Amino acid sequence: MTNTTTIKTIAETLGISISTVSRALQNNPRIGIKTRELVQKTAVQLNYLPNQASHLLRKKSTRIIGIMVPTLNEEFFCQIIDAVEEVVREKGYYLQIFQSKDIETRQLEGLNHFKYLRVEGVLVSLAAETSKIEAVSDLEKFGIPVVYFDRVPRNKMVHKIKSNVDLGTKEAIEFLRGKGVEKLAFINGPSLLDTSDDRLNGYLRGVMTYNLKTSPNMIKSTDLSEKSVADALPTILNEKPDAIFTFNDYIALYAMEACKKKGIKPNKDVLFVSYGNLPFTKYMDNPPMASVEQYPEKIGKEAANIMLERLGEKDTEPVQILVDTKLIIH
Amino acid sequence: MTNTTTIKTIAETLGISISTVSRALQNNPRIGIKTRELVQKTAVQLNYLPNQASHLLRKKSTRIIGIMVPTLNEEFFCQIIDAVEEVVREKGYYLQIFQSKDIETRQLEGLNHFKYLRVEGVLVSLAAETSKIEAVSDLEKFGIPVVYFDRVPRNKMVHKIKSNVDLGTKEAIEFLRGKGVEKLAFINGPSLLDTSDDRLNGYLRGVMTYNLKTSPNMIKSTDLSEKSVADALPTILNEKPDAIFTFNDYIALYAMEACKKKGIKPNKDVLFVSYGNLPFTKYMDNPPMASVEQYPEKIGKEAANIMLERLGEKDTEPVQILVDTKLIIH
DNA sequence: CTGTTAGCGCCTTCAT
DNA sequence: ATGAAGGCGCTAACAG
Repeated sequence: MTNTTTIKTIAETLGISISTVSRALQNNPRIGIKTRELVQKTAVQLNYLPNQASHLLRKKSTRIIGIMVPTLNEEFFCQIIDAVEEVVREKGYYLQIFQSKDIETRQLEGLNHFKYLRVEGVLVSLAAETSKIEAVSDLEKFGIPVVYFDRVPRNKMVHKIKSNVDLGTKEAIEFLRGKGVEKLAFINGPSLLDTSDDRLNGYLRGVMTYNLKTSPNMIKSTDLSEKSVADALPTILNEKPDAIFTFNDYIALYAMEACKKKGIKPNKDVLFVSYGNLPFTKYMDNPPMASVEQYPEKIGKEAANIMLERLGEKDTEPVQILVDTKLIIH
Repeated sequence: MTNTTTIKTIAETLGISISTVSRALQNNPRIGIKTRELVQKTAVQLNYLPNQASHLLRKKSTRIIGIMVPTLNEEFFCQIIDAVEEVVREKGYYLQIFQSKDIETRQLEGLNHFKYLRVEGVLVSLAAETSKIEAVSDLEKFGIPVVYFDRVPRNKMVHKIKSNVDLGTKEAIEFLRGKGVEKLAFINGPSLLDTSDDRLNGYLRGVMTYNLKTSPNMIKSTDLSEKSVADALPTILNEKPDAIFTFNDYIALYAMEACKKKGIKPNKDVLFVSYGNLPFTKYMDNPPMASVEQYPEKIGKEAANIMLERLGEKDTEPVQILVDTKLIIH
């Protein structure tokens, strides 16, 4: 480090004590206005940079919140990050972003880094692969509050925010029914995800309510990759469904692509409906016919607010917040 | 903070000195294997967490690299981040990500935060709004090496990596010519951006080389927003161009959308070609006809390598690296 | 093999 | 209004 200006440097060049410098830098009124200004001017001249390490060592607060997302390559998570940042920056917090890439070891590494950095709280959307949720909840043992969002753990009394997909799912199935759909397939995400459960349950409920036809071969789990979707598709198409409901827009696009390759026209031979309503689908000529909007900004905002609350108070009761969804027809 | 275990706590509960604990924790061979294991076991039991502040105060190295991007909502930058992370994590560095949202004050705030965090280096893709590049280059005064990527400053002897769009641009224009295009319009990014210059120069060169028709009304700058594109379009369309070349895929999509609203069929009445070749265009039925691939992973990798190099040596000569581009026909 | 000691840069009583 | 001194948690000589 070329720069080694400390308050001591300033004190020496000015021939005053370091405590005076320290106070002057903090605009402490007990310091004469002249010395105060002199000190501050000198600080700038010498490229003085407060040392967060020593500062932290005394004051304990880093004002950093860690946020763990599966990936930055999905607009959904970027929008959540934006919303969270918006809320916390007002309170003077910064975000440390980490992507798990859905790999448990990476997630763990990130959490350790968060601990080491002494982040004051952690927002987590679990890696699809997560087997031991304890690795995450352990943060609480270190006094670091954890708030889960979107990919939240099942059956756990923790603070979590996720979509209430029920309404959107219902609307989606009604929409399809209106289009004359009788046989409805479903391509889901990994069965480890709580959000996969929610979607599947809604799907099954809708199928029963409206007496739609389905079969085990029409319900497939995937790991969200394009390949796993392409692999699952033939079995589904064999059953000749009228429509396919998918875990998210990406899955729908993958499936639609695979259909095209087989000479099957998406949204004509087979209708598509999905979750997510990603912004770029707006610019597509043939996007999924409709998509369940999850309002990521709202999820991010809620998550951030709960985190700020937890940062303030000691023991807040675990809250589970559900953000309503709505079908958007394209 | 619930957790207040320090090496001192461990030392006291074990009745040994803190330096023994410190060494044991570092796997120092000078400590007996038995005490070493005992210490480590106790550390886990007490939820000991090394304090990075005090550690940093002594060791000086944070192993954090700051990366400033305009936005996370563009896949292009996410891909660069991924590549950078890939390279630096191997050397034990972590990334502190910050988005400027193309706002200069936010960019400045982020840089200050980087400084305060004592990041060891900063990778920057400038905010479109940037007027005073000094605010960025000043980091060097603090001994923090800066490497620019993609949105790099003009006329500056600094370390920078950007696309060499010339080849791709040439190919794009040849492609359009092959389609019978004679009149070619151009929707550019903000004129402050170096990358806008490059594109414009390539366009003008191509227009001259192949004797295409253009006019001032067919060349428009935008601030990359959908609105500014929509605003620029009528003037351009008035000139009845055969094709429109755009700064990036987003701009093309915005323009195509605006065309549709006017009853003009994109890629039929007016052809579109752009830069970026964003992954999701693959799933569109009617994307820009072709797009200049910029290989963001390569840009990220190069940027990361230069940063690592600068982190190692003292004074490296400013290097300007150009990453080749290539037209991808959709 | 283990303990003692002196800081890293800063803030903060307690004096003056 | 200013200075002196102690300590935050940890590491690294320097002693045993």
